[in-house]
Amino acid sequence: MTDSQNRFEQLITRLRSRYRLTPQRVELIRLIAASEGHPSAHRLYDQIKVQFPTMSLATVYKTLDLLKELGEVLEISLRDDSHYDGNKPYPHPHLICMRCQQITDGELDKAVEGILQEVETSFGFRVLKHQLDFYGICLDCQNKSE
Amino acid sequence: MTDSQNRFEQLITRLRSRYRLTPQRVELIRLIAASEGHPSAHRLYDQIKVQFPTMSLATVYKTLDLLKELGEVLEISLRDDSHYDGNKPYPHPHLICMRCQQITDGELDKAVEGILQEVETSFGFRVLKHQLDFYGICLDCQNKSE
DNA sequence: CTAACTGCAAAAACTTTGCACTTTT
DNA sequence: AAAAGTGCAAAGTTTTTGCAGTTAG
Repeated sequence: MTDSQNRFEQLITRLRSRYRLTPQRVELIRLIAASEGHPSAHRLYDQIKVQFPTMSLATVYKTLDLLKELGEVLEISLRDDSHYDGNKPYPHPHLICMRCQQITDGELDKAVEGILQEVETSFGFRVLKHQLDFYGICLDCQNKSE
Repeated sequence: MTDSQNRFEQLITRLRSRYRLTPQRVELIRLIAASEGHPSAHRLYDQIKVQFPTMSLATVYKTLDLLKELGEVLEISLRDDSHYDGNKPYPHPHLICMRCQQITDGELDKAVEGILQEVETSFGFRVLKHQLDFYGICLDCQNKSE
């Protein structure tokens, strides 16, 4: 069983007890568990419409709100819109390619831990969450432009 | 002469040659040079309206766009709106208090330098800019709630 | 004087809300 | 059957755009 299938089952299980599993909801969960990237609400909407042509953006937002409240989805607020991560629903750095727009995770646990520590000790600031975004050109796009 | 006056003079000097110094523009520059915090477009608008009741939000945005293009203002895109820093117009970390909403600068040059280095070497990602936001409770608010 | 800027109104884009209808359980 | 969810339309926000009128240099 793939990671994405595992995550899907996990999310379904966690919702089942308290919330209704409508087909639209299940499909959104499937997509966000399967997504490697970090889709926007509109992207999810477009994808769900393939199977459920009546799907509305409002429902996408409502479902994402639910998943956010449950702590199962991380919202990444960017300048123009938000993107969502259903696999790592806790703050972590993102590398955002300004050419291909792809958003990838930055695995920088040690460095992030260190900087969080420093914010707490140097400023006495109690950090509850963070958003660390690095904008630039990803390796693929660098190679393509050669 | 205070820092804020210096910055004001600096901005005025840099604009003078190529752009027109309208009273509205001068007042926005004065405010953004004087501001300790990181005002939003709407906050600047409200402040400028005290002296220039006809000021429009459109003009605020146009002037901020100009200053951004010139590299004299840093835009900090948050979930609900953008805030602007006219004193340190280059990327740097921000501590955002979730109680009093104040945004302060995080002086973390060493740590930021290190993490940028790691993004470049570990992922081959060429960083062009970044936005590092830490959300939590500032020292003042922690003390108040005791 | 004229190129640049202002300010109004309209529009664009994202997100939220209200409510009647439908569906899950 | 009842509670919960969907989907439409309307509205709320922030930001952008177009254009006629005004003004700095």
